[in-house]
Amino acid sequence: MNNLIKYFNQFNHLSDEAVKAIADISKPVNIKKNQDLQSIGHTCRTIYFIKKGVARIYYYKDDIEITECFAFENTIIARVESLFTGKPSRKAIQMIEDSELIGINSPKLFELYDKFPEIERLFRKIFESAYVDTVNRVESIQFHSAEERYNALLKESPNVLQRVPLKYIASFLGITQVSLSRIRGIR
Amino acid sequence: MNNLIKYFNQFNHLSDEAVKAIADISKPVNIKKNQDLQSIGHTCRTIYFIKKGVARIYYYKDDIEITECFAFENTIIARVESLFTGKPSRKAIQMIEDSELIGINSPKLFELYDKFPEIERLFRKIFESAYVDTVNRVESIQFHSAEERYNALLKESPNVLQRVPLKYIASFLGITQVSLSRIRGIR
DNA sequence: AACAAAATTTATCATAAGATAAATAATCAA
DNA sequence: TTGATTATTTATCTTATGATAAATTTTGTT
Repeated sequence: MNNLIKYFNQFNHLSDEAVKAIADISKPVNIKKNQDLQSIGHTCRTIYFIKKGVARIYYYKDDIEITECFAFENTIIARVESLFTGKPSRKAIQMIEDSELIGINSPKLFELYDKFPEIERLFRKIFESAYVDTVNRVESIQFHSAEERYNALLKESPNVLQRVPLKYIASFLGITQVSLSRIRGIR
Repeated sequence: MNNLIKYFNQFNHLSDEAVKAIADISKPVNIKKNQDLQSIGHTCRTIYFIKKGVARIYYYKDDIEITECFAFENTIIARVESLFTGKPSRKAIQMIEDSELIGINSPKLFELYDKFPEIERLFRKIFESAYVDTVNRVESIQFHSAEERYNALLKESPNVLQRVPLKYIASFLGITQVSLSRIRGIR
């Protein structure tokens, strides 16, 4: 739980009791490379913290698989459009490497919000931050070329190429694998 | 304040004291058509509820003005990437029509969170919902054609064409005004 | 109403990315 | 290690959208 607490403290310091309460509704999850952590059609009831490994969220658009995002060590991942609405998700979470995670039961977490306003505040801040990232992502997709987005991704996650197949990177960037290959070929 | 309270109640019911506390840090704002409500370079310290009128958030990319989003009556609008980070915003909010708003002082609002967990919860839910909308927007921009996005906008906001100039709609859709005109011309 | 300014459309040409197919390279499993 | 599978690149042709310019329509102001 150590890194998880460190992660939490970046957003909001928690009392020992609050940490204990979260620990009580959390459990370790280990997943093999290329396995789905959560599947399409399933309602998100777990927020995962990645201790080790790389995750991606993906879905299908017209039978084509699209990668929505990646998540690396020491961050959390969840399909928020299901987590916050309670609706089944059209998306899945897959681990790209053998991974170790901590799963936090979200219905129980949301119950803790009543007793621990500091926990509610923590997750408010975590998701506000993720919201800001997503607002910035809209701008990036809409007004930067595929090549600019590729270079920005490399800058932001220099090891993404070592850890993530190009076909996933391509759809994350909003282009086909062939186009990505072309962009990469230029230099 | 009536419609504002109705809006709040969609997310979280507030006690009378909480409503009063918010009222105490709110004030009416009237803005003429085409005037900026908040300007570029200014840190967002107000969350606005739109009683009457249409707002848009815009910014410049390479000297070209880009509309990030629109907001209509009975919703709130704020430049969240500044509101949540405290950094000056590269974006502005402009009212497209003569408008009446309620401005809620956000530093004071955030102070209320300590005394009124119900207010913190309210805004947590409001922004969680906005976050989900933005996640869906990413998908829409990335994997639907400009024409699909135009039709989706018309479906979602049927009166947008009556109230918003096409040049703003074009950059919101991520295309030039000329391209939008071409798309519209097809039918 | 009449003019000026702004918004929208139309036209032409250029370009980034898509679709498809095929070649090559890398990875995995027996 | 070898063959099979999967990932990546290369090539060709097509298409949606961009850039620019000009025409037309709408809006705003005196």
